[in-house]
Amino acid sequence: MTVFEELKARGLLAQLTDEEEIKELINGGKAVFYIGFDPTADSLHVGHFMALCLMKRLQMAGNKPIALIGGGTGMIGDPSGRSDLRTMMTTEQIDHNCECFKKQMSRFIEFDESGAMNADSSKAIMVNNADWLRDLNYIEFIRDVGVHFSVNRMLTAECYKQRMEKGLSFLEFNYMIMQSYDFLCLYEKYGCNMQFGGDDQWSNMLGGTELIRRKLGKDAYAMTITLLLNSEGKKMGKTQKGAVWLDPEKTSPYEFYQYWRNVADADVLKCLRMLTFLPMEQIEEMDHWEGSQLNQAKEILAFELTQLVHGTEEAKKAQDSARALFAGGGDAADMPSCKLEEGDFQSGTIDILGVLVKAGLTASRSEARRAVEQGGVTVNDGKVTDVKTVYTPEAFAGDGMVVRRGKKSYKRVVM
RNA sequence: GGAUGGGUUCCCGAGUGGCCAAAGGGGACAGACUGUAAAUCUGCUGCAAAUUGCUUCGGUGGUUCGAAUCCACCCCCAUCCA
Repeated sequence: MTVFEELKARGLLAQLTDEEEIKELINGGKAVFYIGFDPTADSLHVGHFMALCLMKRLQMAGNKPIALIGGGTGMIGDPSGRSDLRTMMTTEQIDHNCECFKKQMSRFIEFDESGAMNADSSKAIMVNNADWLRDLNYIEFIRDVGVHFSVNRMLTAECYKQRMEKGLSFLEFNYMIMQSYDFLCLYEKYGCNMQFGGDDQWSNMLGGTELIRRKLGKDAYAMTITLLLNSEGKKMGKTQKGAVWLDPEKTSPYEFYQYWRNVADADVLKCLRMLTFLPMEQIEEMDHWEGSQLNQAKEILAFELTQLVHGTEEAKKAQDSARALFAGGGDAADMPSCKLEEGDFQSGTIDILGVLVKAGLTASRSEARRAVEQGGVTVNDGKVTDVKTVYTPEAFAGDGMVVRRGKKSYKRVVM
C-alpha cells in the first residue's frame, strides 16, 4: 500500500489542491512539506499529535518534513474556527512555549542534528517563523505581499464566517497573510512545495499557494487532514479540564490512558484508524466487533496511544493501574498518589473532606461534602457515609489509603 | 467621534428595590442501570468552623434601613452613522 492510499484508507485526508500531483509527490518521496504549530500553550496536545503522526508517516515514505513553530504567527493569533479573540500572549510566553514545543516534537520526529537543510535526506528540520516575521517592515511588507490579497475574497473565506458576526480585529485578519507569507518563505528558502495542516487551516493554506503562484509563478500544494471529531461533532482531545496534553506533567500517562479508554463506542474505530500505527488489516478486523467486545478495542487504543506518547513502560503502568482499579486484581502500585504533610493534620487528625481536597479529588470542601453525602466516596473499598469521619496519621502509613471519588477518580494518599 | 442595544454564576439566559446564592435550559459532577460505552431515571452544581455566616451579577463611587435592580463616572462588546 502506498502512503497516499494508506492516508486515504485511514480517513485522514480532507481537502487537497491537486490530488494527482500530491499523490505522485508523496508516494515518490519527493515532497518537502511543512506543518505549522502555533505556540498557544506550553505543551502540545492531541490535535498536534495527529499532525506529528502525519509527519512521521510521510517521513517514513522518504519525504522531508519541516516543522514550523509559529513564534511569529503566535503573536497574532489565528481566528479560524474561533468565536472570540485569543488572549494575547507576551513575547516571553511565546518564546517559552516554542522551546517546550521543540523538546516534545523531537521525541516523535527524527530531526537533522546539524539543523541545516539537506534536501537529499528525509531528516526533518525545524524552523521558527519569528525569524522572518518579527522584523518585517510594515510598508515594505504590505507593498510586497499585501497587494496580492483581495479583501473581498478574504472576507468570503470560511474561516472568517463565524467572526463576521461576533467581530474580527484587524490584527487577526492579518493572520492569513502571515501564514501565506510563511509558505512563500519556505518555498524560496528550502524548496518547500507542500503544506499540510488541520482542516480548519484550509483557507490560510490556499492563501499560501496562491501567493506563491502570483509572486513566483510556481505551483505549490496544500492538503488538510480531517479534524478528529467525536460522534457528536465535537473536537476530540478535550476534557472539562481542558485539552489532553502530551506533557506528562500536565496530563499524566494514567489520565491520558483513561481518556482513550473511555471514548464512545462510535468513535473507537475512527481513533484507531486515524491515530495509531496499527496495520489496517488489524483495524478492519476490529471493525466487526460488537457490544462489549468493543471494550477490548478501547483498551488497545488506549495502550497504543499511551505507548506512542509516553513509551511502553508508562503505557504498561497505566494499563495495570486501570485494570487493578476497575477489574480488581492486578497491581495498583502505579496509581497516582499524593503525599500528606504533618501540617495537614489538626490536633492529630484530618477529616475526610480534607483528604479529598488535599488529594485533588474535589475542588473544595463543599464539593467534597456533597460527594460524601451522595455516596460517591470510598476509602479502601469501604463507602464513607459520614462527612465527619476523621483519620489519624497511622491510617496513611505504609501503602497508604486508597481514596476513590466516583467511579473513575482514584488517589493513593500516603504520609 | 455620534446614535442605539448590551455586559448576570462553567455556558446560554431570566431577574428592573427586600420573598435573591439569583428562575429555566445546557454542561459538569454523584447515585441507579451497564461494558470504565451510549441512552434513561434520580440527586446535585459559590465558599466555609454549615438549620448559621461570608463573598458574588463589567469597574469605581453614591442614594437607601436594604442594590444584580436606582444615580454618576469609567471600561468593554455588538449594530448603524462618520
